[in-house]
Amino acid sequence: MTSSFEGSLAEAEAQAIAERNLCGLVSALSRQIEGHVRERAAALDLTAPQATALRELTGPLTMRDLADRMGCEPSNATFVVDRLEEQGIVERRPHPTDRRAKQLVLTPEGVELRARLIEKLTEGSPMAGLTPQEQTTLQELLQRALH
Amino acid sequence: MTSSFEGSLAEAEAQAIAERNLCGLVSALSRQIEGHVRERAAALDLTAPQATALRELTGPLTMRDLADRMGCEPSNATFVVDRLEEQGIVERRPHPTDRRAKQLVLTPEGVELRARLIEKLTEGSPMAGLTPQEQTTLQELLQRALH
DNA sequence: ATAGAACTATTCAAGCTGCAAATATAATGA
DNA sequence: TCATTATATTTGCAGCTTGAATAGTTCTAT
Repeated sequence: MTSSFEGSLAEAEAQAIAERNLCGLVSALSRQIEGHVRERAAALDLTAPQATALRELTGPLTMRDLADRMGCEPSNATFVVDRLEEQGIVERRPHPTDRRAKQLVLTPEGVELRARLIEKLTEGSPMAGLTPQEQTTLQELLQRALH
Repeated sequence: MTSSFEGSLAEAEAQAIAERNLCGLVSALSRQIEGHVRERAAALDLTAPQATALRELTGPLTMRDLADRMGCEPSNATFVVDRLEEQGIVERRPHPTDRRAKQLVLTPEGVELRARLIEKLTEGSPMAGLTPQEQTTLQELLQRALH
């Protein structure tokens, strides 16, 4: 015999398992995406975080802007930009109106490297298995799940 | 005037942006999930990876099994289990049939801590904003996107 | 039986990440 | 104005992660 307490407990447990499956899938897919970036970036002698930063460097950005786009802490952006700057890919300039901030600008080498990176990242996407319709659905669901 | 080189570059850029939206959403959601785990685990003096490992330690596992479940390299599992063992949460025992392998077993403290962890992780899930129907759809899409 | 291939776990080096503290600058309000 | 508060960046620290190298063990095909 099953009490209503046990019934709802089993229900909650099943719900928890479903939840974990879903979170686990998101994490697994995220790892797969990062693996894809890592692989493509390695061909250009970049690490995955460096490639992510370079990808986001469309126009002049502050460190904070870059951190926001990368989804990481500003201190982390400092670390990654240090490496990119050592490689002559990006330059830290004083911000024209805010003396606290830096303005990140790609060097000519950086512009050229970024073009090659975008090309590499575009070919053979991790989402290739989904139709455009499915991609749209997935995008909507993910956006709703995000806060 | 626009050269064909610049034209295809802009095309690749547009394609990359669409891709990034989807991949970026997956990554952002994954970070949100990890943040949720980190927050709940901190209340039990555990880091997020330690909590993930403890969550997966249902029955006796080998290091390899745990690494697979955590979605990380075995060397990483070694690192995390070292910490859990130092805290008296898990024990490494010789595997009964394979002398290469270790058998991970929770201590009584580990069993108790794991129960509290599961409880904390279950309440207030990151996926709360989605209906069960939507969760099912999302799960199917994620599984299709994985490999 | 045994040599070679494959597997398990570990160590190490290098790099990534978040958090807290410190510094410098900007914005706000009495 | 001037004190307070908020923001931008950096530094130090502790912990995480991967990939290569290593040692011991098991498997497999002779």
